[in-house]
Amino acid sequence: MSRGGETFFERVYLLVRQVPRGRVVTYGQVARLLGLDRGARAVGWALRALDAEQAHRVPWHRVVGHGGRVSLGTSPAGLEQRRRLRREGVRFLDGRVDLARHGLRRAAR
DNA sequence: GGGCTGACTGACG
DNA sequence: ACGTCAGCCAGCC
Repeated sequence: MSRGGETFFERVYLLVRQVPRGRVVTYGQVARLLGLDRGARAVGWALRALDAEQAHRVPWHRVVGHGGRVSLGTSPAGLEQRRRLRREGVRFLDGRVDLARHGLRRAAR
């Protein structure tokens, strides 16, 4: 489905590109912002479809799972995601992003 | 149109 | 707190 002549995937990319450095959003949040309360899975699908070039302009690493969990886990991509987030000053609590500080609806200190 | 897949989620045990 | 199970969704056969 598409609105404004763009696919859901493209809308996901446009929204994720607006996530500022040091801030993160969850798949569910992205889906909700796009009008799909339960489209979190589709959001993950969209990010997975990113090719190298797109990944360069879309801050995919700022999208995490519910509760600040890194969905990619221990995979190479998962480790890189954590590395990038840390480099932006994102704090982790027991392996999970501290959403209280970096999540949506909350200004980072 | 029908079935499968996956960077998700919330509910259970 | 952790593993499983079952819905949910868009895109691709």
